[in-house]
Amino acid sequence: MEKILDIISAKMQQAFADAGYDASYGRVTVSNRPDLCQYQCNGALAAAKAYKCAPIQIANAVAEKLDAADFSMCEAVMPGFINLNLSDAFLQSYLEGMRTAPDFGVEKIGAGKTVIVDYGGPNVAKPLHIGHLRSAIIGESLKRLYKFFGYNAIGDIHLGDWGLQMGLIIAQLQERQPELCYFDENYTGEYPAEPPFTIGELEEIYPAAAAKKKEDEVFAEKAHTATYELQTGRPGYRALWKHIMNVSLCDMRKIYDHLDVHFESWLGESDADPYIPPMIEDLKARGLAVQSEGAWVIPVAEETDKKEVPPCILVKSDGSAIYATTDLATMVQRMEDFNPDKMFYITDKRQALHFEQIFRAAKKSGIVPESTELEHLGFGTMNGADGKPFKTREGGVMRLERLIGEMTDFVRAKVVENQIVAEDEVEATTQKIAMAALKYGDLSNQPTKDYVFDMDRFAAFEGNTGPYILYTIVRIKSILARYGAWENLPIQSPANEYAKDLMLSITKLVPALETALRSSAPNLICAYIYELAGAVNKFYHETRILTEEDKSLQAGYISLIALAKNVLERCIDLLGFSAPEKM
RNA sequence: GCGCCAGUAGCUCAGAUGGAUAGAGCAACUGCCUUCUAAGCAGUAGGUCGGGGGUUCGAGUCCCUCCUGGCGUGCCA
Repeated sequence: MEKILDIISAKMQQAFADAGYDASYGRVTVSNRPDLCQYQCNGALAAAKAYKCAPIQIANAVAEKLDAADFSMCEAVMPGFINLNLSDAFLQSYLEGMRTAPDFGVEKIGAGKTVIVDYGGPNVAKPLHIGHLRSAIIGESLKRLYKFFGYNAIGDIHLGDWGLQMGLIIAQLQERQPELCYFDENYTGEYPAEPPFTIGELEEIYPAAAAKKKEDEVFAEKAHTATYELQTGRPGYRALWKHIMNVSLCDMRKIYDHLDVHFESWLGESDADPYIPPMIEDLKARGLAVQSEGAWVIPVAEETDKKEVPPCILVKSDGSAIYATTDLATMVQRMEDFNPDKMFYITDKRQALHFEQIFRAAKKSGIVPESTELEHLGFGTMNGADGKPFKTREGGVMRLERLIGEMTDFVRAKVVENQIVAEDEVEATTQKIAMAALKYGDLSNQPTKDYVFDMDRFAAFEGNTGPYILYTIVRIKSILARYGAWENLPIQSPANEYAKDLMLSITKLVPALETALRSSAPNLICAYIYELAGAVNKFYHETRILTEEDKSLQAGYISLIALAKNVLERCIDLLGFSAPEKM
């Protein structure tokens, strides 16, 4: 479906041309003065300079050329704005088009294109903590948005399962249980099927090892050696690694499921391992990789750089692979498997330089062709109410499970207190509201900025919150359930000002989603549905629907709120949560 | 040192290609539930958009400079 702004802009551009001015001045925007008009064109102001005359003169001339039948109002006002209102008939037919078209008439601009969304990025053997929350939530939302626009979007969790951290765990295990067969180089039997540790033990081992590495050089050396040996295929270490993976992933899947975050692909750094040797060999052969300070690197500095860009390190001095190596090899793998049009990485913004480096290396080496876009969305830190990185009251890192648990407890108390849902529905309702509070609280902020996560504020959910959106949807659902069959009622001409405002809000859906996609900003979806929910609640407040005696008028109300509900539900699905029937 | 990002109401945040009177929510105060869920709606109050220059008919938005904070800056991820 053609967008309203495009339709009006075309008319406006024609009017500019008819009046003897360049058509390009005829761009129309949504009004920033809704009290005056719905749409506006500021082109006359810009044109005034080029044509050396008063802007109002141009505005008047253009307004005269516009076909008054298309608008309920079109006028030129000082100093040279052209203000427009849509006619009711236009609004009605446009919304009816949205109602009947698949996905509200959105143009599937991603049809036939593949995008790989790399998000999540948890490290194996480390508990998920709040640092993983943003990547999961933002990544899931953007992936869903890509799918909505028709892209073949593949979410890849990209596990951290191959770096020094694995060597640290192996080294630490060896210190504790040197008698295990995994450490015996002469062992030739089958390795046990049962892991030699529990998830609880595993989670405790890594921090202990990381701390030890800092103060114990001998241990650090052992960890580096273990990393190297794991990567070069030492059987005992590979067997141990599999145990670590199994135990850790089992736990990890539970939490991502709970968050309603789903990955199409559960590959990790280790899966790129087979691609590393040929890639390095090729890069060396072509002279792209050079030796520097004992390591093999790809220089990626460019003359236009304002800062010093260090080379991309391919092989460390000790011969093992590093982050950049596996990331590049993963690109090789993805090009082979999917030949994607885009690879999109969602990580902490502190990794910005790393991605700049590997993107340059990938393009320079031809690992990724020019036609494949590479984008890194670096999100900001989640801070506590004190403005510093979020911690537990005890000062430790907050585990994701605990964060979700605390939010859920808070919401459950509210649900029980309100007594609107039956006892056996309390839990399911609580889960939905808690997810909405958590995700909307995060996604309503610009992803690139740091933000303050204030549990009390999010859980209070008054005002601009996820639960407010859910509540709005639930109110509509309640009416629709009492009304009966509503699915095929056509949209009618706006019955009052509140209906008209609501209709105007609905027309802004597709532009809002397109901007969100283009700028990788789910917060724009939040801003949109907050406005839409406000319009719904005003309409709801001012209009008695179920008691309306004029059945035809009532049917119009119903079809309008039903469309609003469908839009809202579709949007929250893009944000990664859903609404209950009651709350 | 150099680089990147940020600074908007007491607090948390919006402000697309420069446009008309800088917007919400929370907190404060005031109204509205015998009528579709008050997790709602309506209203009051709260601002030299970090400071200072500049470009422009017009700057929160663009340029310069300074201040403050965060982050990054070759073998962690």
